[in-house]
Amino acid sequence: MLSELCLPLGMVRNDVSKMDELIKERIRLPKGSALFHLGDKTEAVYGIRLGTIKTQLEDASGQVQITGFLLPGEILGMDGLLNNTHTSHAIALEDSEVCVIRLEELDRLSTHFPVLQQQFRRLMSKEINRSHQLVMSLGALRSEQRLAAFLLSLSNRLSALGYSPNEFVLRMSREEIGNYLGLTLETVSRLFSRFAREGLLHIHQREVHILDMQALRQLSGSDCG
Amino acid sequence: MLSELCLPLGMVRNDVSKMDELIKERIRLPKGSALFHLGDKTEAVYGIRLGTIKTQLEDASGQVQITGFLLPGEILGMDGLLNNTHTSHAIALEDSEVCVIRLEELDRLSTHFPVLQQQFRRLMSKEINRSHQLVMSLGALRSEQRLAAFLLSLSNRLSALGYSPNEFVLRMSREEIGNYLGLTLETVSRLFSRFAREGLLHIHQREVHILDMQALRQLSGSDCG
DNA sequence: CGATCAATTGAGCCGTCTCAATTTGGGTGG
DNA sequence: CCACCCAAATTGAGACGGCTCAATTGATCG
Repeated sequence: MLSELCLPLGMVRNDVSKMDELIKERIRLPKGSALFHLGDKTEAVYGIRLGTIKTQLEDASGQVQITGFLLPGEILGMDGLLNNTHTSHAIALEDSEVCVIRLEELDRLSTHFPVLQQQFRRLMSKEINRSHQLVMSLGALRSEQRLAAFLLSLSNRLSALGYSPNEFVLRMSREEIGNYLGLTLETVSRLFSRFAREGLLHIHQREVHILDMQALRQLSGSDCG
Repeated sequence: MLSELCLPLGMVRNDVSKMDELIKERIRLPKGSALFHLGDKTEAVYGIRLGTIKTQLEDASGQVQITGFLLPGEILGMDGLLNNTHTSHAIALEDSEVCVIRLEELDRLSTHFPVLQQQFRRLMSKEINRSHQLVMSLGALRSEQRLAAFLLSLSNRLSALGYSPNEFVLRMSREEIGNYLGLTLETVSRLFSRFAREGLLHIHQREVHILDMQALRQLSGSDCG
């Protein structure tokens, strides 16, 4: 059952039982601590069991770009499989816990259970799609649409984890949201205020209550129109 | 040797010889034709042998976002591995040719040659990193930096293929570049004109001559400073 | 209960977009 | 071969969205 949180996609019971071999190790991450840094050797990928973790790139000039806010059941570290070196930082936004999927274990087990590698391919494809969606958001949407889409994505994913889709707590600051969405923290703050003024949601600090999900969807552009 | 163009990353001779089994089929793509469309069933991924192919997302409202311009040796279609359904369109920008890597073949051979799946993981990781770089460009760079980074990326990849890093022909329109970089075609055109005025490059329609690569690098922000 | 950091809000500026006119180039048919 | 046509690219003027800088308020945590 723990495995389900770490490789949750359509696993067959039979396989899951074998999978426990794969995941022996867990790591607790206090808020603010790093799971890995840019340049670290990649010996494993990680499935989030608990908490929220951000991943961010950093270029030669120190410029930072957040590429994801990952929730329980999601995988991180796959950007490091190209050269066995992580190309991003992974930092816990709250006290978190991950399970460790060692690559050599993955390879060893994959030869016995071919379904495992197909499973893993799907997880990597999911990350590609996630990133492409972010590109779409950054490249094609205006600020209000980006924030609406961001909130809807969070809502959907939290809902899938059994939490309320309408009420949740943002684990990241305005600055982090802004960085992720290619906006300034002031713009994010103003947009929250405006959404609240227009009756789309209530927001108090990091507590969000979505009042009009349909209007958010229309705004985000995911609806036809 | 053909295989090298399709799975070019650090393959051992021994494996390559077995790989020819994997790549039996080729597809010729006239300029403007699609290799696959959003919603198509994914039964293969494709390695470009010749030409240039763009991949683009399209949302419910018809909004399009180009996520990549792929050159020979690069792989496309990996966004479809999540649900065996393509999530993007792939369209040839010039007469092109791809080799077909069938997934069932890949799975069959992977069980006999474990190195193959590691190889494939690397290719998927490369796509993740490529997309993350684009996110960084869209989220953190200003227009001139985006275009500079775009030109440098093209130059580097063409150079790796044996072409001149300083002189090349853009296979995409201003509008396509703009869409890819989150800018309008007018902004792209103005930037080219400005770069030319400042002596960074010559541009005549789609022919580019880079005159000051170092200045472009500094501009793109990939240099420290 | 201060100290500090996060968030809000305002004013003004700058970069990019929009809308429009013009030029250039390539392709086609007379 | 030239004339025409259409698509692509260039360039300009003006509007607007998001950024910058700055001040203020509101949380959180020793």
